[in-house]
Amino acid sequence: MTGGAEEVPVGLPRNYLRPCLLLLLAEGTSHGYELLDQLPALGMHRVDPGGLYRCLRAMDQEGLVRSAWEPSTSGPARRTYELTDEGREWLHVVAGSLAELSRSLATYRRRYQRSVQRHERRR
Amino acid sequence: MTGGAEEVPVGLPRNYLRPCLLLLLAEGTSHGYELLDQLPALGMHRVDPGGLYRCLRAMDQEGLVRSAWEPSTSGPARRTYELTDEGREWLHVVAGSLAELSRSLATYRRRYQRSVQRHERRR
DNA sequence: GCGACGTAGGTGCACCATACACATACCGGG
DNA sequence: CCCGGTATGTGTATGGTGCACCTACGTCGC
Repeated sequence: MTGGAEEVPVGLPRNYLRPCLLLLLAEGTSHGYELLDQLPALGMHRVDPGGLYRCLRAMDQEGLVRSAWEPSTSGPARRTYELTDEGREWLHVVAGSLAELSRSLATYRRRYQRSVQRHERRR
Repeated sequence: MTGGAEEVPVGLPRNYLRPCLLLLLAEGTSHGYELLDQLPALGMHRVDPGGLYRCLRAMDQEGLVRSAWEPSTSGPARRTYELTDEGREWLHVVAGSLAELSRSLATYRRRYQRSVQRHERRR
C-alpha cells in the first residue's frame, strides 16, 4: 500500500504442531505422510516434512505416542503412530491452553472492533 | 500426573507482541512502562521489558508508530508512542490474520470435543 | 533395462523470536 | 545515603521454525 508492503508474519501459536498431531492421532492411528495432508485443515499450511517427523519422534521418546513399522506391499514402509494414555492427557491439557488462547483472541477482536468504531466516528 | 509432569509450552501466537502493542496504541497514545501493565489483559502474562522496548523501537523505525520524549516532573522521562496511519493499516491486516487463527482454533476445539466424546462412548 | 515420478521418512543448518540476566538513570522517602 | 519504584534500555543463550537436501521403495512408460 504505502510502498513498504512489509511482509506480515501472521504467526501460528508456538508449538502448534504438537497439539495438531496429537489431535489427529486422537482421531485415529496414522503415519507421517498422511498427517502431512491432514494438517492444512487445522490451519497449518505449508508444513515442512522435516519438522513433522522430528516432532513425531520427539513425542515418541516422551511417551506421548507409540510407533510401529508397517510394511507396505506398494511403496516404502510406513511408521504408524498411535496415541498413548499420556498423550491423551497431554492433549487435554494443551486443548485447555488453546481454549484460553482463543478467549484472549476474542478479547483482542472485541477491543479492536471497538477501537475501529471510535476511529470511524472521529472522522 | 504420570510422574513426568512435562512442562507444557502453551505458546502464544508468533509475533503476538506487535499486534498487542498496536492495538493498545490504537486505543490511545502511551509509553512502554504503561503498555507493560496493559499487556496481561490481552493474554500476555510475564512479558519481559527488554523485548517490549525492542519491539517498540523496531515499529518506530518501520514507521508503524511515532515516538516522542515526554519529560516528567516526577521520575525519569517517558518515551510516548503514537500509532501512525501505516500502523493502523498494519493493525487491520494483522487483526484479519488473528481472526483467521481464531477460526482455526475453533475448528480445533470442535474436532477435539468430538474425539473426546467418541473416546468416552467407547469405554 | 532405466529414468522419472509419487510415496515415505530423515538430516543439517541458519535464522529469528523469545527468555533471561543485567545495566542505566531519575526521583522520593526513611 | 541507600533503597525502592519508575522508566528505558543492552547482551546473549536457547529453541522452534523454515529451507535445503538426502535416502529408499515401488511403479509406470519408453
